Amino acid sequence: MVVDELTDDEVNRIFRALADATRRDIVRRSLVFTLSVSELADAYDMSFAAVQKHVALLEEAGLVSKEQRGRERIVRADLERIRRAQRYLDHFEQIWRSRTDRLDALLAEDETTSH
Amino acid sequence: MVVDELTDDEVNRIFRALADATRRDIVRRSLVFTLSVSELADAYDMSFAAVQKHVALLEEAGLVSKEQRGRERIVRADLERIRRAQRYLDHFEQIWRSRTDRLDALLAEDETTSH
DNA sequence: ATAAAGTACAACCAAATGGTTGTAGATGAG
DNA sequence: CTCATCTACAACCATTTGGTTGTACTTTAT
Repeated sequence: MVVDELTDDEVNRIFRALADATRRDIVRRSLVFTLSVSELADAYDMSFAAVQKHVALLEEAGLVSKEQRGRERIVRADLERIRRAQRYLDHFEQIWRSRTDRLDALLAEDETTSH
Repeated sequence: MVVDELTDDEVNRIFRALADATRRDIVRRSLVFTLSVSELADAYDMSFAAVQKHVALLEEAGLVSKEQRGRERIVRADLERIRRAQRYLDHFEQIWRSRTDRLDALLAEDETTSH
């Protein structure tokens, strides 16, 4: 059984990490290519340290992991974490459905009680 | 035809807005109930103005809209916007798939060329 | 053995966040 | 009309964010 519960804090970090275009691009690139932090950094018009910080944020959110290979750190995106975020959003859909279901039940009840 | 394109800035705002537990709770509540800003504010241990700001952020993200009713503003969650965010995340899945598809194609090519 | 490459990390800064209080404008109730 | 309610908005403050530069450590290359 897979425990599919994310704490509020984890959800915060995931969405926070996704709320930046550079970080989303880093995720995309590392989904497709095998890239080190400095190779990633080359793609953006900002300092290495800035990109490093973005990767760190993604890592704290669990959207990315780093693997040492020689003197490089290879960044790997974790697609499963993205799927989790997606499934988390299902939650809202379910809440909405259960609300309308209850309304439906209420209406149905009205009908039965009214005749 | 529905143009389903979100700008980087819109995506930023949507995920930023979702990256806070209070705001996610506001979305949940306003999905289920018909609530004014002050009714929402009663649910949280913070000032009215603070909740007002959260609602404003959600509104800027398009996750919520306000409708005037007398002196109250009724907050309504927009489920469609949440679905959009979900579909946006599909994007990553597709990128990953197309990457492995390309790898598969490469491997298939290798097989045909190797015998 | 050096030098260069890749990374980590600290210190710093401007801007944005998440909260507060206070004031003022609409609107509904008595 | 007057008062209470609901909201808007500004000013303020502490913390976080997103960037910078600089220094130091590890690993590879010459």
